[in-house]
Amino acid sequence: MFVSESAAILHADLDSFYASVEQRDDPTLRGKPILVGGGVVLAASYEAKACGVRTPMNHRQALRLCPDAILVSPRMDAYSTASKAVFDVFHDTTPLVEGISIDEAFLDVSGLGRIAGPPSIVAANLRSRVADEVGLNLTVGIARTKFLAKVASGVGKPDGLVVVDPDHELAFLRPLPVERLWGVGQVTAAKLRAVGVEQVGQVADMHIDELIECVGVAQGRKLHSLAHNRDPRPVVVGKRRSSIGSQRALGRGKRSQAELRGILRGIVDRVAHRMRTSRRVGRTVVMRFRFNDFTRATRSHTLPQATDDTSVILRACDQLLDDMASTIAADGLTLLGLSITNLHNADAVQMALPFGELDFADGTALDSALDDVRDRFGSAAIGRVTHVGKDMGMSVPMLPDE
DNA sequence: TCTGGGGTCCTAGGACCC
DNA sequence: TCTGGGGTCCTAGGACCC
Repeated sequence: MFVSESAAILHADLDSFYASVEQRDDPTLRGKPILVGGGVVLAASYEAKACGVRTPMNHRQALRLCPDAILVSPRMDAYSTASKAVFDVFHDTTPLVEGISIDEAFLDVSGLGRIAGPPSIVAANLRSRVADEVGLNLTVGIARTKFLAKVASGVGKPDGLVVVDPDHELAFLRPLPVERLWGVGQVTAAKLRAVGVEQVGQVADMHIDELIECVGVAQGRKLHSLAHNRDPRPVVVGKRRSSIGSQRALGRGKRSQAELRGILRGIVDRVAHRMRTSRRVGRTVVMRFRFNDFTRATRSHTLPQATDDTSVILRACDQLLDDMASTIAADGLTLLGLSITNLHNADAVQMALPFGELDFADGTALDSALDDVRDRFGSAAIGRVTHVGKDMGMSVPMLPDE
């Protein structure tokens, strides 16, 4: 029997998520190769993957591999509804859920032993509930660490359940190709291959200095830990994203200055709207450019105040676009993107409004600023401290505790 | 084979502050 | 006048993930 005190993390992953939702909602698509996407494959059903279709492949290439494939336009609303339903089942299983993407999450079920049984039973119940209640296949990996749980679910796909026995973790890990390590993509894999390293076990056997020399400090330390199955990261609840963005591919045709402004306007509108609906404000505006030869560039500007105001963001973007004008004229633009980072909670700033905001000069310590506020307005005036930035000073929103 | 759209994290240099 | 170490923030680029 599984020791209930030992850590148990589940990695739950929906199989070919978008494609599975389409097959669920349209019985005529079941058992057939389907491709979800517009121009590029966002998701392929297992029948299509069997022909070698991968994401992100363009449609022409995918259809060459899989001539019978059915093309389906994405229905993002349906996917986000399905995702919510699945996450409801997760939250009903344990409060310790960390969402990673629309179709993936970690669940810490360490403490559930007495209530719900060992992790393998919890996972089996989870899978059957998602199948019954949402109509989708869920693959689950179980291990003591996040990393290993994720590797396990990868091995278990599709529609599987894989438990990594705590006594055989290294035996499970060592023969795997280095690409299974989190953060190893094409570039890093090539660097490792160049020194003759192809399996996780070989990474584990490298001296850490040798590894750092090969792939860099942060990456080297991380891979060293993972290869030895050291992954202390806990399941974190309530993470908020740290940037919000949108981008648009433009194709090869030449665009006039006015056309670009129009496209930019649409992107800014979309991003600002999403910021407002998720109650966030941001300070740093980052624009992304891609040129005809597929080289890329980014330009950013940090505003004095966090905002979700379309016109403020648009002004900053216009300036950045202007700065890029000669490069765009020379190299041709194929993608325009925007993301806003340095995000803060908009509610906290809004809470400040009824009483106004106080700005403190550089170098004022938080404690003395709070003392100042107490002196002037009484201790009930202090609601929440929102933004503390060294160069900005800080703003202390005030709202009486109710 | 001409490559979408949404993100995260790391690196490295320069400005600036104490 | 020259020198320094430690730290944060901003900017640009790059690798990686789903």
